[in-house]
Amino acid sequence: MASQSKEDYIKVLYKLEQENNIVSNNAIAAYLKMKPSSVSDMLRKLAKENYIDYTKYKGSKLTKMGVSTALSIIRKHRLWETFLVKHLKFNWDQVHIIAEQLEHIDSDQLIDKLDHFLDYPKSDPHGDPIPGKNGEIINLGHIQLSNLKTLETGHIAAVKKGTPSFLQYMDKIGMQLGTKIKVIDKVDFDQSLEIQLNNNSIQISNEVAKNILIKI
Amino acid sequence: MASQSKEDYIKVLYKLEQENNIVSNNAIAAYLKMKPSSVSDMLRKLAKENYIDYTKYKGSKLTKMGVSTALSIIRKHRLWETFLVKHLKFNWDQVHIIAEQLEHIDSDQLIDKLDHFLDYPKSDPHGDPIPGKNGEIINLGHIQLSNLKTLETGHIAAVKKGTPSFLQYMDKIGMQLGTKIKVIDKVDFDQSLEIQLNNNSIQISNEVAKNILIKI
DNA sequence: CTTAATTTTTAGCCATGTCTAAAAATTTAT
DNA sequence: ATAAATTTTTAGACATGGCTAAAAATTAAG
Repeated sequence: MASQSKEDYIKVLYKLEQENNIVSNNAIAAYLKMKPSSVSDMLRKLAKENYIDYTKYKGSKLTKMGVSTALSIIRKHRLWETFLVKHLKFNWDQVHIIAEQLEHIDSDQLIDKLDHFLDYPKSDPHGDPIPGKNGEIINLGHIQLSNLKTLETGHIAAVKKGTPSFLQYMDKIGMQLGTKIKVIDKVDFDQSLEIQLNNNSIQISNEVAKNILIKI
Repeated sequence: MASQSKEDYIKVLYKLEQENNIVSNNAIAAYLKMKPSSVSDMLRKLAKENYIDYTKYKGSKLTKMGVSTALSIIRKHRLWETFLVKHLKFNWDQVHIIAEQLEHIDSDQLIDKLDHFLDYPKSDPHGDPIPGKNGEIINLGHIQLSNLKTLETGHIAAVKKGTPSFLQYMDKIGMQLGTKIKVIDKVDFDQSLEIQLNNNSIQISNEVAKNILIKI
């Protein structure tokens, strides 16, 4: 088992690889709020333990083993978030920090039983898919709300970056997972949208629309 | 918040104080499987942070703050054990190790909500009392089975030292929390007992009888 | 294509929490 | 009451995972 600290790096590596096949030390440092020198040190260790392929001055990329480690951490994180919201009645904007601690608990049996208890959920409270035991990850076919055409409808399926403040904003304007949305108009000038939800018509910025994922 | 390591020391201090008002470094070292020198170092730190009163060469004792820290860790440990057995369907001999990890998760809100979810349990799967939010601990009036008189009856209420192997032994002979027991005979020679449970009569050693706590 | 800016690495320091080996204090036994 | 045994402390080492400051490599700009 990798240390808590190493698990944090592996998780960030996975996240940043989604956007940028090869990940720079600087990006990791910024994300983890650490100094690049610390990142440099740690990457050398992760490379030695075969979690990443690392070329000095070039960047790093998770190995097969690194990816499967990352997926197992993400699986734990999302299962715990599901437990916290569904059973302990946390709001969806409160669970991330707690799940960041719980995800490091080391017991396969615990996760198996938690998964069973939760009845094998496929996605977490923010709509993100929960990787399976063997790392299988289901593509849920989500598209950004900003990509819907005028008059198209869909349902809110997930949130791209579920920061507490964004989730609180969603609560305020009445957006939940599952809420039906229709695009009434798209404003050319700033790409903001007029949408219909819960029988109201509201305006949202393009910024917001890009962060909401829709299932048609 | 104290580090994980410090929390482990505080927990052991609390445990050993039950038997021995003032706790020797050696006892701690033996319990934690560490060297006395390491214990010595750590106790100096705990004393500086006011968790213990520590007199060199004499031993240590938790301060008020130390006791309340210990009780909060024990509370978390026992609530998690309850969750693991009641909801995740772990057997009672499997939960200790996992709870030792979970007890270090730091979130008061999490514990409040877990407590609520579990419906405010008063004791854990081994019959040990669960300290309240403010450290109140209920005396459940348990006595050792070995102290029952011949022909007295009672119900199994708790296990004194719930090691996995002892709990497995109890499972094997059909002892659970709540099981009714009648003392049929006490053998003078070795203080072993003949007891009736589940309509069988069986023999148990004094060693075993001392480890089972009864509610009359 | 050479200089400037940026990124990455190295070198050396620090805190935490463990260890071994040896010294010091305390307790037990004769 | 002294010697022997035991317990505790100290001193110094090491691994982990951070940091700062400065050097080296890479990338961007003129």
